[in-house]
This record gives sequence, C-alpha cells and structure tokens, in this order.
Amino acid sequence: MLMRLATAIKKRSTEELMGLKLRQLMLLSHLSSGGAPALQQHLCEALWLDPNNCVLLLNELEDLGYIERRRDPADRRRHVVELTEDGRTALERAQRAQESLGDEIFAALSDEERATLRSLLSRAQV
Amino acid sequence: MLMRLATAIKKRSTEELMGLKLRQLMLLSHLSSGGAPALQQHLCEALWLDPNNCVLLLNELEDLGYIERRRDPADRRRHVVELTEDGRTALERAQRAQESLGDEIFAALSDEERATLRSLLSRAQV
DNA sequence: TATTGTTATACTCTATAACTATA
DNA sequence: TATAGTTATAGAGTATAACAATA
Repeated sequence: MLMRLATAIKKRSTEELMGLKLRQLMLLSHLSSGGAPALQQHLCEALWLDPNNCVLLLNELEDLGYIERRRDPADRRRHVVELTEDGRTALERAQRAQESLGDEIFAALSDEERATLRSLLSRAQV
Repeated sequence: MLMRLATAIKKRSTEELMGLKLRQLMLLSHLSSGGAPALQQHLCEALWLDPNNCVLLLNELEDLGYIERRRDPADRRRHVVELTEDGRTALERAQRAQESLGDEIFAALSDEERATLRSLLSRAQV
C-alpha cells in the first residue's frame, strides 16, 4: 500500500510542477534541514545514494547554481556542500508545490490525522 | 518522508528475500485480491503501468509460470489473465517475506498503531 | 476507423568498477 | 596503503511511438 502511494506521489511530482526533480528536491531539502552551514558529501548517503549517484546529482544541482562545492581545507579530499540563495528559493518553491500536492492527496484527512500519520511514519525503522 | 520510507522498503525488498521482484509481487497481489477468477489486462493500469510495461511484466510472469493468458472469446483482442497454482504459491511466499519486513520496519509500532497507519494511508486520494 | 495487445526504441535511473588526488 | 571523490560503463526501469490483429 505504501509502495502504491509512493508511486502515485512520484508520478504526480512532475518537474513542471515543482521546478525540480524529486531527487533534487530531496537532496536540497536534506541540505537545508541539516541546519548547519555545510555538509560532507558522505552524509548524502543518508539519502541512500551510491557515491557516484551522489556526484551526478550534485553536478546537476551545481550546474543549476543551487549548490556550491568547496574543498574542505582540513582534508583536501573532502568536499563541503552548501546551499546557495538560488537553491533555497528553488527549494522553497518545490516544497510549496509538494505541500499543495500533499493537500490534494490527503484531503480526506484532518490536520490532526495528518499529524498522527506523520508521527507514525517517523517511527518506522529504516 | 513517505518517499524516504518507500525507498528504504524498495531497497530491502530484494528478489532473494521474496523470490519475486517488487513489481511482480504487486501485480500478482492485485490479481489475487481481485477475487474474481480473471482480469482484463487493462485493469493492470490500476497499478499505473503503461500498456507496454504491463505486457513486459506479464511476459516475465508467464515465463515463470505464475500466470496464464487466454484470449477472451467474447472479444478476441482482449486477454484474460489468471493466477496459476505456482503463482499463488510464489505470491504467498513473497507476502510472508513482506510481512516480516514490515514487522522489522514497524517494530516500534503496536498492532493498534499499525492498524491506524493502514487506515490513514488507505484514505489517501491517489 | 478505433481498440487491444505487442514490438521497437530511446531515455532516465541506478549500480559496478576503475581511476585520480589526497591522506 | 586507504579513502573521498570522480568518471566510464552497463544494466534496470520507464516512456513514446509504430505496428498487428480484431472489432
């Protein structure tokens, strides 16, 4: 059931609607919610991306001007990734689109029920 | 969050574990829950598969001996799809595997909470 | 002519392995 | 030598369009 729902969300989360691909949104969103100023690339495996997919995804986002990569001075093998202003703007637009999609999909649920759903899902062991 | 969880489930639903690919499981499961003896292929769009993907998926399952396709005598353009005994066995095995995976993932939730989750998800408008 | 199912084909996504540079 | 990041490449998965048989 969960998979069915996820498929539906994916199909409806088109790039035209959000201005971003779903994976791009997920990475930007993770970057942003990390709170801290920057992140090591390896933390992008929090999103279950192989290192190579990670690179490709970051390349796309860098080409779009939504992130910046800098070498970590402490260990010049590492990259520090940072959200740009444009990136934050794009992220916010995509998040609004996602929210309104969520509103459609969960229209039958009250605010309280949605909160319950979120809370239950967040307790899943991934 | 939903997408994250779905990704995790997908990654963990390996073919070795279930004996079936996830999409194969979804189709067999849909066939089986249809209750009725047979189904027209077009109903496989209930799973959001393009007609061509549908054919390919059914080919795989037919090669495995898990389904049978017959022409509909009433309209010989149509195919009627039916689950075989082998198919039912494979489906049951895969469903058991999925259940135990579900048990792991939702270990933190009580039976009642899981029921609540199912009920909330089932009310989503896809 | 329209519809069901199929095939051919290409495009995106994801995975594997080899390579570069730093440590 | 080991690790972070990258590149090359191949394999799934998915989508588009043309085609055959039947209506």
